[in-house]
Amino acid sequence: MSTVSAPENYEDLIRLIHERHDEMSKTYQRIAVYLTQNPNEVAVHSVNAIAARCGIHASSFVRFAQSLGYQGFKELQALFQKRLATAAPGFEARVRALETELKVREDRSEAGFLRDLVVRDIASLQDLLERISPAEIETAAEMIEKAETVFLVGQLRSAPVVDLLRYILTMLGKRCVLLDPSGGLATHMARTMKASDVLIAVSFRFYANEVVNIADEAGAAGVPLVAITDSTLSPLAKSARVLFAVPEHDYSFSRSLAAPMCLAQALTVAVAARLQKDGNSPRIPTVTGT
Amino acid sequence: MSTVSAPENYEDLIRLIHERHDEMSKTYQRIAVYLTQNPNEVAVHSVNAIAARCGIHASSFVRFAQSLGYQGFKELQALFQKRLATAAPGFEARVRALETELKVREDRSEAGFLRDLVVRDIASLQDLLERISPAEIETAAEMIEKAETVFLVGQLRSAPVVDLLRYILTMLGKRCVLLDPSGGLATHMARTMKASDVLIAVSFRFYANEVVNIADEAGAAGVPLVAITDSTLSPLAKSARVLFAVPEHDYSFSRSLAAPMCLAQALTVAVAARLQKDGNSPRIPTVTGT
DNA sequence: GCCGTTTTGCAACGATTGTTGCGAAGGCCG
DNA sequence: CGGCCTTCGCAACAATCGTTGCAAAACGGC
Repeated sequence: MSTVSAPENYEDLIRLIHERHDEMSKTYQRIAVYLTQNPNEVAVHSVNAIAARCGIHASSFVRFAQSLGYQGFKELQALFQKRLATAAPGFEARVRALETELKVREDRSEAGFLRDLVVRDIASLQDLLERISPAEIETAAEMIEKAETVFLVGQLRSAPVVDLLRYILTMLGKRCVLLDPSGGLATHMARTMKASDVLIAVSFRFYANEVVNIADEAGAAGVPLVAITDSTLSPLAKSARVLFAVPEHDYSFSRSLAAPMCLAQALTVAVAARLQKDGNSPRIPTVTGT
Repeated sequence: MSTVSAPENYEDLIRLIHERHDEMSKTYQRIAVYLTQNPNEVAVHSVNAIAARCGIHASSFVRFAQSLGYQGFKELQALFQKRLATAAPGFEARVRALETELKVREDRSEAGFLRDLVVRDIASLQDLLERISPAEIETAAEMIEKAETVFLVGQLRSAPVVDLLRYILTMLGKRCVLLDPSGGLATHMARTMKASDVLIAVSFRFYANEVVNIADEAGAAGVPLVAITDSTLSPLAKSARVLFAVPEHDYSFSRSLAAPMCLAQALTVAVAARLQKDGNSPRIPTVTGT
């Protein structure tokens, strides 16, 4: 390691970390990511605390700092601390804004849509928490766990939700079949469902015909149905064994998917817990992203 | 000193210090002034360092804290640290704050995973708000608006995000091509991209090879790239014209998609606003769900 | 599949930090 | 002016923290 380096300010340090990132070892890369992503935590806590939080030994942090030209981790940490103390002029104001609990501000047009969307999504999530009972999740999870095959339907705006469900459930070792409209076979594939399977249908206004039909047929055929929709008055309601009515909040032209996505994850976590408890699944409990 | 006090958050502490200020001894008053006027320094440095800077012995600081009901100075300092951690990019502390804020009952096992997931998602969203600047969104939106065709890549866990993007952008009248791995043609289709198009790549650890390769090739071929990923250290970073680094936070085996999904929506809203302003799109501005 | 290299975790060391007992300095009232 | 009480600094203690040497493990090349 060329000891000529050792940046003396935060920005240069971050830049150096980015440069060297690719040629670092796996653990060092994780450290690099943590440092860049949690600069405040780094400034405030001790090496041991930080290391424990990433599941890496403290000594690796020290060596990481040394490989960058510092004498120890303390020296590197000092840069993070100086950054906080010397933070931009807007910083103190932001702190105070948060302290006074003022989440929504006036910068409507300037700060742009993002703030509005975030606020909306948060509201959706809080709403979700109040409307969904753990018992329902447990019931649905049990159905999914016991199912031979999990069938999934959801079109257009609901597609991302079923996509996520399919991904995680598959990783958990459940057999999943996506009733994809693009092949044109969805309805016919749906007719192959049996009572020992389970159907998860996701649909919001205006409820896609195909999804509603599949749900109805499933109900008639005795296939258990878990429905994620927007109202207890939804056309999915009558056939559903478990019905999740998640709140819907519009913003300009699109609706929030935060609540249904979160609910979907909650479902998968519940299923995973059951699988693990029953020792049914020898699969890795850690699903990795992409 | 009534030991019934000992505030548990920064604001209450400052309030208490102000209340007691007048009846304090001279040195304690100087301490009080320093603490309230240099909260950042207090959070970062050691007692000795702080004490030295005011010309007061460290033990006085300890006793000061004890007179307020704490066991030692460390305990008081922790409040200053939490304040910094919750003020700026800092996820962990925010989760802790939210957990107590969202009136967490004992129902750990009962209320189940849902509450934890909601808390995590909300924290992710708040984090998102602080990390993404409106300017970046505008830049990306402009790229998307001007693009002849929008190409989309994202696999596994990222698939829901690109799914959503494809859906809304298509509804807005943009021509979208999804580089879907299931056909096996993704890489080859990617080679048909031109500089007048735009590529939106979504990928998180561990970055799928195919996505990274496509992004790299696009960068080399001069195709503008908008990347949604988890770190500025991501392999997508070097080719990206706009890079959205949204934080990633684990919960048991799955990571939150709340932030990327919200960001995706924000992007589409920004694009929609541009299309409408320029009168480029005669399409209905109201996308309906399903 | 083996061996040399790198990488990583563990344990012990030294250094630093936070805390406390004690005594001196300073202020207040008699 | 003197005695008592509060207040403060010093120095020693215990705990924690950062660092490093060493050995095991993982990795890569042959």
